[in-house]
Amino acid sequence: MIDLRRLRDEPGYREGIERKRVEEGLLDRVLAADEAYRALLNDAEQLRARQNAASKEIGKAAPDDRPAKIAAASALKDELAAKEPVLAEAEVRLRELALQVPNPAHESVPDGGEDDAAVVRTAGEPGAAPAHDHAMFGEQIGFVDIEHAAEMSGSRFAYLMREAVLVELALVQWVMGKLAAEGFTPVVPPVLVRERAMEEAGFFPTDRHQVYEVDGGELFLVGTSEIPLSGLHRAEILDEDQLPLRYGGFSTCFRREAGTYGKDTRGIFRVHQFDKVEMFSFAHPDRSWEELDALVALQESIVSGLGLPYRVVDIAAGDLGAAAARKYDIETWLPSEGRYREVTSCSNYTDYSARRLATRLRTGKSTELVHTLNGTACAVGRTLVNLFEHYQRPDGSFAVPEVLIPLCGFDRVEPRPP
RNA sequence: GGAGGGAUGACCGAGAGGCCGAAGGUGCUCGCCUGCUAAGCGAGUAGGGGCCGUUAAGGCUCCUCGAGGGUUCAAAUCCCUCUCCCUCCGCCA
Repeated sequence: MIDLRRLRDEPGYREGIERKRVEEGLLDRVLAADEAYRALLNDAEQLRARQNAASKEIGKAAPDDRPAKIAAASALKDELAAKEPVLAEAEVRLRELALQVPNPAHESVPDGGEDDAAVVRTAGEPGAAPAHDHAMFGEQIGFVDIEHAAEMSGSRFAYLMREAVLVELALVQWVMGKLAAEGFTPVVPPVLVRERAMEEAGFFPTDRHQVYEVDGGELFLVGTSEIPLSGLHRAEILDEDQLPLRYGGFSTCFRREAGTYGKDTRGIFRVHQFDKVEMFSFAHPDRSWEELDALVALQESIVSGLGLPYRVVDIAAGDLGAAAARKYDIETWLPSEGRYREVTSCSNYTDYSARRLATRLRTGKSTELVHTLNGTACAVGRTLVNLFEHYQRPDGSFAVPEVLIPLCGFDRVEPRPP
């Protein structure tokens, strides 16, 4: 949810929204609805003030005066009753329109859409394609079974098996350890949430079609632990000096992947269910851009710790989505495809989602909305895809990344006989 | 799944139709005082919206006592629905 006051007062705020390519005329309709609502609000409030005053007098009045005063208050009540539905309607209309407005892009974000992300930096050497792509390798060595998963659950599901499971556990533990060292509180959150949680986190109504519904629509499977993590300080006022409050959530994530038919059909690159360690930070509004840099730095240390060549890209305004004011993706070099593919994402939502969550901080004698940020620490599926390609050996074996060896307890996995 | 009890400000806790956005306490902030500490004394201390005001200090006003509806001139207080928490019984990884 955006700040309506800033929309009408600050030209720069409006420009940031327009750079996200919003529907023509939407902002003007929002402003008109806002103005209409405020006019009606003032009207109704004045009347309500008179009615309140009239009521109060009745309590103090002598018994003889009461009937007349009650009649007067009654009349005001009727008048108010006529105006209230109109006001309520205007409020609903304003809200519906306002919810469609995205968070303004930060001024330094590049213009454009999907293809206009700016490469911020590149690290590591892109290598040549391995003997097998991740999907074939995963199957051959017995780490991934897609065939039986398809029978059980349909396409885009997988059994992760054998040593790959231990590698996942090692990965998660290694990443969690890194986060804990940076002050993140480890969390295993609920993955089933109510509709309200989806709305407040900003996923509904826009992304509803991407989400699995459970229990007759009472509960929804989260596509990322960002959702339950964001609610950890719902309707709270935090102390300035406890920020940033950082959480590292580990959970399974569920995504319908609607509209991706035929895309990334190999292996476990894009599946309906995967595990992920997610970072979430409640930051001081004056320091959220530093926090974004800190989260990205952590992501880089994870990717580079695994020895993966990568680059950091600054997502263009038109591709940011509704909530992010700025977003960096880390893309790793996927040799079989000969290109960089997204493994992590990191966004500053500024106050956009905090406004709906009502998560604030105390600043002196008043309060302010916090800024929320979130970023992938480790999407296990995609990370394994990368490891399958970069750590397969010509003899068909798999070498465990250095940092994971102590946590796995083995350093290589032999190929399986055909 | 069955039977009860409850939800009030940062926290504890009163309040049972008008004088209640809310007693009292704890905590916190500021000031005073005792050579330090503890104690003591005084003052302050909910959030959100709108309007006025120099984007100030401040003022006016509306809303909020778990959420949403209702009754009433008037609701923290009465009625209905929902959510959550607790106790007991059953079941259970």
